[in-house]
Amino acid sequence: MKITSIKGFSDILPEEVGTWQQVEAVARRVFTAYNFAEIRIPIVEKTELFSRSIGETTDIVEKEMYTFADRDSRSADHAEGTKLTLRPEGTAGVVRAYVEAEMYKVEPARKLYYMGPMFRRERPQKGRMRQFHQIGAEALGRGDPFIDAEVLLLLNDFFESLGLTEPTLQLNSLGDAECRPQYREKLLAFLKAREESLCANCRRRIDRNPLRALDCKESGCIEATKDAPSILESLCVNCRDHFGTVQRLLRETNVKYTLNPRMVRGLDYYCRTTFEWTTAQLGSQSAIAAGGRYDGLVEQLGGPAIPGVGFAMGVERLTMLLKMQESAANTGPSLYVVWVGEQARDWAFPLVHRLRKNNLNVEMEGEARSLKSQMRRADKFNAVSVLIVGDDELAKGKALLRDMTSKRQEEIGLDGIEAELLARKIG
RNA sequence: GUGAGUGUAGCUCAAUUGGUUAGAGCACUGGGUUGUGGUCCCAGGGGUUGAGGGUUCAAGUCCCUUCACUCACCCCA
Repeated sequence: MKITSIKGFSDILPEEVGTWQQVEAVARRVFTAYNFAEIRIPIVEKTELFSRSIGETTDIVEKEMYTFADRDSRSADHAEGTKLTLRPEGTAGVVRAYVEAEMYKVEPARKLYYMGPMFRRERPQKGRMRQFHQIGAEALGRGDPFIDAEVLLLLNDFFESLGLTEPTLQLNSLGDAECRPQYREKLLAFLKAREESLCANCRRRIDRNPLRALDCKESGCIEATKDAPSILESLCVNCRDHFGTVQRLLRETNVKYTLNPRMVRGLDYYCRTTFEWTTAQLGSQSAIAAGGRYDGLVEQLGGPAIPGVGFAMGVERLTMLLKMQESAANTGPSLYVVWVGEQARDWAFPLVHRLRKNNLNVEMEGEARSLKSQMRRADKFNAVSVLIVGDDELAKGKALLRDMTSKRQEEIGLDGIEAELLARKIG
């Protein structure tokens, strides 16, 4: 019985790793330009961190977390200890680290980014894995609308740098502690008046999180909430000013967006500006980046009252988009050394080693193959050039160097061949 | 968690109402007058038909069970 990987956990095979590295490299470059610094945090945290920050009634906390009991180190009988969870998202951990290291004491304003695996126990489908990867950023310590716009511009630059022009930005404001409760009451009253036409799911959570009903895809709920009060019309003065500035900055920098007052984020900690980049090309898992402002979160996790705004991107979804528009130009070895006869083989092996030590991508066969066979393989592996060495060449003191694209081939002296090959900067 | 669909060679797929030794293309390996790639020609290797059970003279094909994968709902990055 062969052992397989577990459901929803997949290998990223060498053929696709190039795309991943491209995404990561562009992300690092753009983050650095915006003065974000990388932070690396644990993959496992205490369960309480997530239940407190993400929200007890969210699907993530209610049924999607990988949670287990650690062993109690103080007792010898392996009694159950602290409950731990594989992180389902990155923001909670970053904020925890920010508070734990007391970063705010030196300077509250910190811009951080992270990348790595996250875990949610959902039914896998296209663009949705149980282990998936996010690249995210958090700007802590700033409540001004300019940082909201900065984060949105960063994302916009990132997509442009990757050559992704199709994804579109949806924008909303959820209000703050002053105006959201009022809106909530207004919406709740509206929903209660037509509760019987809502789906079971929405009725269940109408008191805990009435905003979700706006987001529901059930036709009954869509119909019932058609004339529901809009959050954007219920914002308090401060929130309206804040959101107005964010939009002005986007217009002035030519970032296209559409307002979506029904967009509700899945995590409880969001307030004010929220946003989501979606694509039509990935089926039903269409969000490739999403985030927003979370002004109460730092305090909620035991820190001082410090605002924050951030986002996360789904790397699997990004790489899927890239692969759809790319004709992968995979480059093979710079030099493929073809040998005929054992003498030539033993001469070539140390040469290959010395070239590799000089960072040249070089390949050669170990087993005897015909010249034709080796040439076929050099072609298959996409070698840029081929060095042919046989007993004849050894006797003459000259090898053949063939350029695989121009098909030109020339003799090259064996004396000082290593320096000669390196000087030519093959590949 | 719910629903639908699909499992035959590394990949994409064939195989008559159940009927000989399960085929093809691509890929792979070798060869095409002694040592030159992509095109072409020839040959070869590769399968417990996802797994287990049942019906039958006979199962890739019918029935049951099970597993895996896929997509959608849900949820979300």
